[in-house]
Amino acid sequence: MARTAGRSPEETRRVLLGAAAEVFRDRGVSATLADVARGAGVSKGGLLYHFATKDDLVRALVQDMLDTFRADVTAAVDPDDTGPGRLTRAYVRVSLRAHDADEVRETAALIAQLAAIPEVAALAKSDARHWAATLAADGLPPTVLALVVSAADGASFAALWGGASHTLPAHDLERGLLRLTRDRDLWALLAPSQG
Amino acid sequence: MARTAGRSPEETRRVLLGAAAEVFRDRGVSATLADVARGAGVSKGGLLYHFATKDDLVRALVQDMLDTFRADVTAAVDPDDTGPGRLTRAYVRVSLRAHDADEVRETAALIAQLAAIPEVAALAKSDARHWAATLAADGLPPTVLALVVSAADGASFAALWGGASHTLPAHDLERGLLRLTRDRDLWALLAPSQG
DNA sequence: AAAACTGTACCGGCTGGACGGTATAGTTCC
DNA sequence: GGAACTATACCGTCCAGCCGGTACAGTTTT
Repeated sequence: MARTAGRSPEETRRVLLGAAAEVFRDRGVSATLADVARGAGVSKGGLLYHFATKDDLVRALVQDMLDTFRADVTAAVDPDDTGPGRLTRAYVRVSLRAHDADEVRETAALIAQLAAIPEVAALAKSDARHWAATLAADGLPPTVLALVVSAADGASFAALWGGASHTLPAHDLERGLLRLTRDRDLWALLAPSQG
Repeated sequence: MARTAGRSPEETRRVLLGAAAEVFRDRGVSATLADVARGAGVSKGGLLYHFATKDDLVRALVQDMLDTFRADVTAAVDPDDTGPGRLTRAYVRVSLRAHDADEVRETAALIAQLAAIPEVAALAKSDARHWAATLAADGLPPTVLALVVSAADGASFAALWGGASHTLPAHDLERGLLRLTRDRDLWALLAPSQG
């Protein structure tokens, strides 16, 4: 009974975060520390060794999810894609791909649940601001950008309560959004100056 | 100590739901029944007379919000608008108008928080399915519909953590979305058969 | 018409259990 | 030897739900 067979502290931390994500997603944030610990195959004491407080755990979890999403998007940027909107396209791809993979769905559900915790809300808000600034520099017209990003966000969130809320396959929606980021005829038709 | 001066039970129920919405929005679902009761100017016992259980209260609240949103959309349908997409346009208007008015924002925050409660998730899911079916019969091409509705949902949700996540004013986004529901040139450019 | 009764709408104190956190003693790996 | 745990016991707090009452509005009885 000690350091669980050859697992590094860093690994344990990650296992704990993973278990927290799963347990909180399934049973809500009100789930017990004991539950999380059990889910990770770690004792409650062990959990509290790594995260001194439940708030600590929650904060770390949210930060980790935010970071993971950002890293995913950065990694999803197509190196051959040099036109305006390349980051936005990566954002769309990750959002809708993850939507299928139940990945950002967890993030969404959790962040939403946790938005009530002021400190967590602050984290998310600062992250959102950062995204807004980054995406604004991506070369798309503001209307197009807002439309595409809102739709990507909305599609991710739909999974939260709808499952398959709209009957259109995510893949088709993704194609439509990507086309919106590329087709300048569409941009023109959406420009505010238009009728 | 009796029936609070001239207030009907129905009124009390509504006051309680209103207080629950406010308190849960501000302090999360983990807020106390006593807090909700205090917010409504009712004793905890009185609250529990109307809603036998905290889950009961939550369920009733979510259902009420869902119903309210649906009623708002129905009421927002423009009688002079007879073209395809008229319901979708009402949906967009309510979503983004409420987004300004912090109205659907509450709904979103709450439903999101409550999505972890299976029974509530079921309510929301069934509601989402109903919306999908209703909107599908609105006469818009599937891709356009999915894009517009996703964007409207996403914009509502953005308020959850971002506040003003994208710098575009909601009004401009609304105009873009409404144009998308009307302009057949845009439909053509977004049609799946296209490049 | 007044007394007796009944049901509804509430009040507010209480409690039992759950949960976060602490403490401590022991164990195993680096 | 110290970091990284396990296991267990315990404490204090907080809160949902229960319960015994109370006040009023009707309804029925006399």
